[in-house]
Formats: sequence, C-alpha cells, structure tokens
Amino acid sequence: MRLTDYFLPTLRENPKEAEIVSHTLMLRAGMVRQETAGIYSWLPLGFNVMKKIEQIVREEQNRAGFVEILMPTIQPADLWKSSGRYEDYGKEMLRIRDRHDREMLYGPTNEEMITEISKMGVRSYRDLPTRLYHIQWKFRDEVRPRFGVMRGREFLMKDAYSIDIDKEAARRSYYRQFIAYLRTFERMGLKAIPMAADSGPIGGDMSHEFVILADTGESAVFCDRDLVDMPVPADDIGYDDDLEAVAAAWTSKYAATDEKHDEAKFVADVPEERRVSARGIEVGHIFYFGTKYSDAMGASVQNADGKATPFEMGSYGIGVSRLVAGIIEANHDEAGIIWPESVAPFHVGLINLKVGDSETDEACNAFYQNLENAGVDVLYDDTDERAGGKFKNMDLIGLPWQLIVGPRGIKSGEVEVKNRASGERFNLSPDAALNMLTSRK
RNA sequence: CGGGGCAUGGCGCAGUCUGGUAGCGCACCUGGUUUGGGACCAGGGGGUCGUAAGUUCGAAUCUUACUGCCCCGACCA
Repeated sequence: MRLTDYFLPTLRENPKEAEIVSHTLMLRAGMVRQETAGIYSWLPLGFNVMKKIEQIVREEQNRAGFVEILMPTIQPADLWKSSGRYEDYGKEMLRIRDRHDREMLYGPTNEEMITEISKMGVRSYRDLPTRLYHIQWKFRDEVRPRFGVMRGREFLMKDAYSIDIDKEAARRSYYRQFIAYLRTFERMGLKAIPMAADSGPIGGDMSHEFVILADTGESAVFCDRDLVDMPVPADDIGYDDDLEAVAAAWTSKYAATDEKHDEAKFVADVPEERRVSARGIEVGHIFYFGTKYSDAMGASVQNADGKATPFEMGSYGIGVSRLVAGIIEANHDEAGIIWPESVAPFHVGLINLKVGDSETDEACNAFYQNLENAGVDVLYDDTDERAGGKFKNMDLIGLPWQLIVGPRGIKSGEVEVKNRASGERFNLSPDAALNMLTSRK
C-alpha cells in the first residue's frame, strides 16, 4: 500500500479525551475515531489490525473443533423473556422498537439465541456435542464507557457455546476452549494467564478469566511466575485428548485477580521469588453454566435411556476489539505502538527519504514491488513529507520493520533496516535488505 | 446513577471574572529558501464561539433551560 493512496490521519498531539496509552495511541495513529461515547469508527489501520486478530481467533476456534455461524445483532425481546433475562438484564440492554412497535434489542450476548438454534437442530444425544461460535458486534449500554475501545459500548466479540449431554462431556468442551485460548493469545504475542473466576450460577471450578499482563492494566493480579513462562501447547495438540490434564499445568498454579486474591494462600503456595504482583487486562472469559438456559427454555434431548436430559452448556468469550487496545497496552514505548508481527497491519514500512530524487524513487519502487511480490505487506511512505516527520509517524504506527532509503545511502550502496521493537539498525546492501525482510515472511 | 469539570476553525488552547463585533500554536493552501529524527521566511483560506430562549444599543462573555463529552465513584468483556 502506498501511503498516498491510504487513509492514515495521524495526530501529532495527544487528544485530551484519551486517558490511557492505548486510547491515545489509537487516536494518534489514526486507527479509530469516536462517534459518540463508547462507539467508534474503525479507520483502515485499526480495522486491519482487528481483522488480523479476528482471523487468529477464528483459526484457533476451528482447530478446537468449534464451527462458525453468524447470529444477528438485533434480537426479539420475546426470546429474552423466555429465559427471564429480559427483565433481569437492566439498563445495560439497549431496547428498541421496530415499525410494528415490536420490542427488540441490540444483543449484549447470545445464550438464548444459541439455545433456540440448538433446540431446533439437536434431537438426540447422538447429535451432541454441538460446538458453535460466532464473531459479531455486541452492545452493552455501559453507564460509563471509557478507555477507548477497551471499554466501549459497542464491541466485537467472539462468543462460543458448547452443548453436551452431561457434565463430564461439558468439561471436555470447556477444556478445548481453555487450550484454544492459551494458543490464541500466544499467537498474538501476549502472555495470557488463566485465572480462576466466579463461575456464575453454578459454582465449582469451571470458570476462568484470561488476563494479559500490562503495566497499565485495569486490575491488580497475582500469580506464580511459572505461569508467565509456561510453554503453550503446539498446533498439533490433539483436541480429542485429555485436555484437562494438559490444562492442569496452569490450573494447579496460583493465579487470581484482586477480587479473588487470597494473600495467605498466595504466600503459602508460591515461594517468594516466584510471586508476581502485576497489572492485568481481561481479554477472555470461559465458563460452564450447566442447565441454566436449557431448563428455563425447555431445551433437552433424549439420552441413551430415552430420558429427556437438559443441555449442559458452556460459553466462551473473547473481546476481539478490546484486544486491539490490549495488545497496544502490552506493546508500546514513548514513540508509539510496537505491533507483534502476527497482528501488525503491515510488516514493513518503506520510507522514501527524498521523494523526487530519481535514484531514491527508483530504489523504493523496486523494493515495493519485490516485497509485494514476495507476499510481504508493505506500507510505502511515498509522501513528500520531511524525513523527520516520516520517522516519527512510522514509529508511531509501530510496524515491525522499517526500510529506510535515501540518496545518501544509495550513493554508498546501502539502505537501512530498523527493527521497531529492539531499535536495532542494519546498514545493508539493497539485496541483503530485501533478503532479510522477505526471509522473515 | 451520585459528585465534579469542560464545550471557541481539523487538533491543542487563550479570550468569559470586568459585554464593544474573535485570537494563538500545530495542521492545511501558495511562493521561496531548506531537506537523514516533527525546518525557516512571506502570503493565504477556514469558526452559526454546543443548542434554544432571555437581558442589553450591543453577548463567546451576563441569566435560564436543554444537549453532548470528559474525569472520580458504584458497575462491567
């Protein structure tokens, strides 16, 4: 992509409404624009990153044996009346009426709908397990939206739902998601720690929040250092294996958010040198809720004995749009964002230091073509900005690699490759630079 | 939902107390000099001063109501 063809409205100064660093940087890097409190337009750079995150989530859900569907944003109120939640949900639910004065709502979640869909499709225990997910916009009318897309009212979320015949089977579905989450966040360059969470109406041990560590995190978290460096299962993990045993490496170690933190247990269970007190951001939540909705909505199947058995259900959420901000919170410096390669909007920022200088233009065009041909996403700054501005901008938007080409270097047969994360610079011949950047892909 | 603050050009702000017909920095446009980490000079364009009503010869400024946004708290992926 040539910058002259792109839409990248970067800001030089910090917008005053932004309180946390990810919000400031997303506004400054031209990733989003606020339309009203907690509701944002996604501009090209932000949208690009969000799609990359979404795709990683999708791939790992598929790998874990969940099947993608798409449910609507607008739901009929009757559906929610059938579970009793229409009255319970309160003002966070955005309630609307259509032209026939029918009560509708902008969905804050989809348990009721998935239960109805499953009732229609599941007739026998032989049809189970049913494991579905979708990635869709949701709306929760937060009293006080803040922190940009970190806590907006409209947000993109992956939510998955499992339906099993009994609790043992439900456990297996639950741990599929547990492992999928470890892999998903790892692929985005995040350290996500599963932490025991309140498990809603059922209780028990089947609810975990996945929290990423970031200095600017919203809540205090406490965990065993072993969890931070625990190697995540590889992509050949067998999802039909006993994943609860695999997950035990995580669930057996101490980890808690401040609400659930038990200092005495922390001190007793974790040797002092391994105690981590940090800040965290919740990016995922998985839980088993048993028959809460299936009971209320009469969703059952016949078991092998011919007896009606209510669905055993779990739901599993990942805040996709929130992750965009979460990743920035975990990956930035004074100059701007530092994208992990897997979610970077482009891999290489090609900087032409002197547009109009024929040798420099020629060299840049060649790089641009060759990198594109090699399948490397390039953002080519072909504007006639001054060099200083280009450097600042490129650091701000945080592409992993910068390829800096100017007349001075061309004369001595060199270009500069800069790694955004480490700050390392390499003066290389054009061929060596091209080789370095294409071999990474 | 309680408490507080703010609303003036694309962004950040001054002007409001003490009413007199709108200004600064950045950004933008033109010309020139520059050019490897946010240059300089000269010229220029752009604002129903959140909305509505009121007071006044005259309102960004005073009064009232409303709306929006931000912050703290309670709440939350």
